[in-house]
Amino acid sequence: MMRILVVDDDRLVCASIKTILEIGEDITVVGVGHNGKEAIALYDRLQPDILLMDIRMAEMSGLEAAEAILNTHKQAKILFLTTFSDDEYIIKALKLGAKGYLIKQDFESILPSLRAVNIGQNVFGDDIIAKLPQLMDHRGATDFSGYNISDKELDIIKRVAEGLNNKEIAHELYLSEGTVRNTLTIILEKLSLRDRTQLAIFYYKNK
Amino acid sequence: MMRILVVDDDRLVCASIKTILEIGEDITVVGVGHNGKEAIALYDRLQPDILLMDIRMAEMSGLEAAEAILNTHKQAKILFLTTFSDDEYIIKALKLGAKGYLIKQDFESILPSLRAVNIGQNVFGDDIIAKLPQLMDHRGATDFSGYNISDKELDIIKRVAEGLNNKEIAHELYLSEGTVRNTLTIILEKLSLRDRTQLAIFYYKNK
DNA sequence: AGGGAATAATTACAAATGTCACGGTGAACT
DNA sequence: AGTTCACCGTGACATTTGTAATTATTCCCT
Repeated sequence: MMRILVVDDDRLVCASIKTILEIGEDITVVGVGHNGKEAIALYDRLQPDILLMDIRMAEMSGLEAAEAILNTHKQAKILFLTTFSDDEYIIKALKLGAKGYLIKQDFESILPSLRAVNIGQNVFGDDIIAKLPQLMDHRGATDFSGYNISDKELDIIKRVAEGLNNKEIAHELYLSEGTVRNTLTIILEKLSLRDRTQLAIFYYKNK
Repeated sequence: MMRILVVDDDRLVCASIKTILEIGEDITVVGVGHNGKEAIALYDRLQPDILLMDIRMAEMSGLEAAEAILNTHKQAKILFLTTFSDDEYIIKALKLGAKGYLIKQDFESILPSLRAVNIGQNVFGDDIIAKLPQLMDHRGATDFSGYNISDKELDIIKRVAEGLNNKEIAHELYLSEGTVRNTLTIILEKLSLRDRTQLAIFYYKNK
């Protein structure tokens, strides 16, 4: 028996989803919540197999709640429900470790998707798959947190990653070439790399 | 009733999959093939709801077959079966428009995944989702067509893109360091680049 | 057998790169 | 004022890198 927790702002949506879900005899909706905080509390208490949750909610968003829950329950299976596919949230949801992304209106797909998720798969709509390449491309700046990289150092890193040599970088940043070289040495030390080529590679791999 | 076409090199695998599938009363295996060519022919003739196909096959690979089929039947739902998740193929499969990627050994997940795909979802295992960001980075091997790059040159390019220096590359390829340098000069000339760092960047940007 | 053509090595040289130790700011703190 | 500290620059050095000219080797060709 699959135990599902449903969380959505809109009580009407909760009700209709509950109805749809319980068409499957192997499914029980063990709880219903209406914002992120409730989601966290209910998840802790009920330990459902799957959490079906809206992304946009007052009080606390689905993303925040998901993050909190996955912090405690690393294996949690969380499926997001949304009225439309919202680019910005999708990548975050994926990074967080969500198991999928469903469109509320698409009633038919909810049940089969849940079953697929239940046995360990991830489920995404066509629209999202189509957008994936762009989304991944669009990925934010390289993450240097944890390496203690200063702003100036970052300026240099970016230019190394553009293929500039030290003279060009010095000129662009109004520094002497020597300073650029020294700073680069510091950067390589901080990132445990050997040369500018490895730095450029690091830059493109970490995003 | 879902009509499935199964294509796999290994007859034993075909048989066991067929058995598993027909546990679901709403599923029929309408045909079985053993290589890419058969897949194309059978698909044309049977017009199944879903094509479940191995990626690696003698004669003609699953990828080639999928490409051909999707050319004619743009809406075709194709699911790849594989014994392990093979990075190189995954991105190609995604680009092609495959609906998912299943692990053969994971019997349980096959049936629910099929149903999810049938109603229009895409299904992927956890391992693949985890790798997605890198895969997108990595999408396809860098395209050097039009630049007239030889195999040996490509070997060197790949290693430059891994951050190796000339000595290391020479050692890995059983060449002298001088030869590596000379070849690198040729490569840079061909690609109109200035140094190895720009080459590494080029490598990661063009894919 | 002799004449390319392709591939690998060697050599030499100039330029870029990475590393270090050191000196000179100037701002901030007490 | 004195001190610390972060920042920029310089000079010197070893290494790596990129380029070019030249030679050796092999294979192919007719």
